[in-house]
Amino acid sequence: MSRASDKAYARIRGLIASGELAPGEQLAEEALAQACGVSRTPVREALRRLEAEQLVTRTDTQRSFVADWSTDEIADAFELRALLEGRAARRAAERMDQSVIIRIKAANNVIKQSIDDGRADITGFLEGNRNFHSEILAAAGSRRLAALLGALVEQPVVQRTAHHYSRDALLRAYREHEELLAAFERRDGAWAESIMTAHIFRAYHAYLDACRVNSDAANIREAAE
Amino acid sequence: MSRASDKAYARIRGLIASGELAPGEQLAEEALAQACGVSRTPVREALRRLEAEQLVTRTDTQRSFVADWSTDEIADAFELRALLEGRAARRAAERMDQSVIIRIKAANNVIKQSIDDGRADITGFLEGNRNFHSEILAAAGSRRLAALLGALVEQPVVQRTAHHYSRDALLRAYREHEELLAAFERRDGAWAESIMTAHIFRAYHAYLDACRVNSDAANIREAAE
DNA sequence: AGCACCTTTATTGTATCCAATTCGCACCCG
DNA sequence: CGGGTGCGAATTGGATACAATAAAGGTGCT
Repeated sequence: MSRASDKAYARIRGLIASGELAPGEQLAEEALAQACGVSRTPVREALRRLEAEQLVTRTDTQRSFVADWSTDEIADAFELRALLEGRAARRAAERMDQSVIIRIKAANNVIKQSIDDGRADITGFLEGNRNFHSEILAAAGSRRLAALLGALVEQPVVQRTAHHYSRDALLRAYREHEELLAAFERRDGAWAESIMTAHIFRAYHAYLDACRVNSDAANIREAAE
Repeated sequence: MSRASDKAYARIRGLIASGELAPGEQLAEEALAQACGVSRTPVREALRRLEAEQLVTRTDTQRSFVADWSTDEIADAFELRALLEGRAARRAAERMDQSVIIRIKAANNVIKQSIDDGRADITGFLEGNRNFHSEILAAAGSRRLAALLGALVEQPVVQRTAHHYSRDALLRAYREHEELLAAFERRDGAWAESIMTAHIFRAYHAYLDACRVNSDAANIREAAE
């Protein structure tokens, strides 16, 4: 990541994910260039990449803004992710060998430990989760599918609410991963696909729950003022 | 398309589609800039877009080459397209209104005329086909889905062999489109999805047939020399 | 002759400059 | 008072210059 354009990409993406750049906010190239410590050229390249991922939108007059995801669009993204990750799981089940299963198991064990470690370690959970899913995607052996899913996972909106997930929701995710492993060990593509699809839909509803808790908390804070 | 980067994108894409830039060939920015009559800056932008569509690949040292699609990757692209266009058809069926159906019908009539017009008018067919599918995609009402499919359709390899499609294959496509319209009129999403999925798979095999004819012809020419 | 290393050349990455658009705002006219 | 109009400021697009990096080729050594 020594290239300036990668630096700009990572930084801008981080600012969006953390919420420092709020949805709807304008992204002026010059200002971002200064924030990233590079010139406008790599910033422009980074913006185009983010635009392709739909984290940034552009008006008809070429101005860039932080994308503002409606609830519909979030539902949409989850639906597509369920479809594509389901397909990935099916393909993976049909072609994976034992060594992949071992690595996936390891990733899931990391998740288990993160949940057990006293106060739930969300960061550890997210990392284990990311590994778990990307191992499966790699095992699916389709560059194309990987490219499509890349733009779909790690939506900043979702990442931000992850910290409000209940311990119960995390545990359920872990158990569903175990189910998936069972399907993988039997090399049962159809089974794996259906578990994965359900897994993503459940994640969607866990996200909705976390949003509800989040906005309730905001309302209480508001009322206290 | 007055912007130079769009011009560069269209031109390079055209060169790849027509085969003037052969798979595996290196794409030097300076040379492309001259060929397009613009500077390197817009060429770079165009290359990144083409790279996102996987029409261009880059080595680990940042050199760009015309992507060389293996038969596996082509099969892969069709499979994903079948999955996603199927989903698009389902969504479209569930939400389209009468005006959309009328436009889709019009597109299919263009296809019919192209087939009937004496010697099959492939260009007209392709244009009608493109309209037909993009109307459905628009009716599906998912920006996300549209973005994913955008990178999947109009693969140059496939376009190039389109001229070898048999009249029979074109006619079958037309009839399948009529079937789709029936499903749309009944607002039957599941039906529409299954027809569309099958339609894409059939298109895949029509492509394979066209390839076979093509390579046979090449073999005959070779033998004659 | 084969191989390693260094020099040269080609290619890409970044910064900066200028031109072309677009936006915001004050002003004017109805 | 509302809406258009024009001007200045801000912002983006494109070209060019320069720096960094990778490929290619040649030279000398073993």
